Amino acid sequence: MILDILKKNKLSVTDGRKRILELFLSSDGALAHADIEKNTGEVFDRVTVYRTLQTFVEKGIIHHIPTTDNSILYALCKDNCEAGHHHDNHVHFICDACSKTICLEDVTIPQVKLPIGFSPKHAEMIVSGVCNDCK
Amino acid sequence: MILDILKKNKLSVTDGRKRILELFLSSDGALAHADIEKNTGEVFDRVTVYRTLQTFVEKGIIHHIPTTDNSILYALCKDNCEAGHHHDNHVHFICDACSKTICLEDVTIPQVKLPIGFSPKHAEMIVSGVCNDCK
DNA sequence: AGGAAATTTGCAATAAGGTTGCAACTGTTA
DNA sequence: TAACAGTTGCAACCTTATTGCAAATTTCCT
Repeated sequence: MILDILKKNKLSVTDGRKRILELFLSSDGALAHADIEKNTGEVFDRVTVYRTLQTFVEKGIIHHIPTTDNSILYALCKDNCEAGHHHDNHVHFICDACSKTICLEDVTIPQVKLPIGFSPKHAEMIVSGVCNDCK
Repeated sequence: MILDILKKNKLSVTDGRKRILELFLSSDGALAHADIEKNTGEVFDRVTVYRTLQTFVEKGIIHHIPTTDNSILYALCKDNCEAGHHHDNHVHFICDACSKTICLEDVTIPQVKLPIGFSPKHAEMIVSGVCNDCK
């Protein structure tokens, strides 16, 4: 599984990449950069974490999720990952209780009618509230 | 106008606050923290800018806009401002050409149907593409 | 208007977050 | 397994953000 993803994207299989991918695969939500560093920082250098995440984003293995504060969230979304390319047209949910961020893969972002002169190309949507675990 | 806003929010009227509010009022889009600092940095201390923006957010004069990178965008939205309280339920548009961020006050965020167990409380939506100036 | 109280500002120091160059090391390929 | 390409760790550095405190400004009250 992990090897498949790396190989499919023509990336060398290294301990760091395996570890970080594993982290994403075993997590049910999005991960903040800080989380990832916390979980790998004792084994890998800060710089390696930065570069690994950057590589994964470039290859389309993970993607950014917009946030209101200045933190960066990354998520690996199962279907995109399987397909090897990104759709990224699903809604993200942030739970106010457990503060996890979850990809709602089945909820697609609705189209909106923009004022005249605006042409849309991409849309992001973040809904916050209470998730099904905390309910 | 500027004084009204400050007084309505029970804030002392200081040069820094006037200047930054003026910046927002005269700008047609959202401002990044860096923009604001660039436009006031020679007159006011960095720290003052941080604290002023923080105060404005707390008072509901300006609000954050989510971004995918780790920059922070602030916007003052006219209707909210006039009303003295935030609705914040409008779509934000980022132009790929001029990279301005614009509040589309007339475009409200549509409701989406979430999976069972999720209860929504707030939603954000960012659409990117080409704006009416660049078209 | 004048002065006390409260708030705000600037400075300095510090912390946190992110980037770069380079040498050493690991993974890949034939 | 040797050679090459790609990756990592280190150190240094830069940018961005936060805190405490004294000085300055604003507000409020008479």
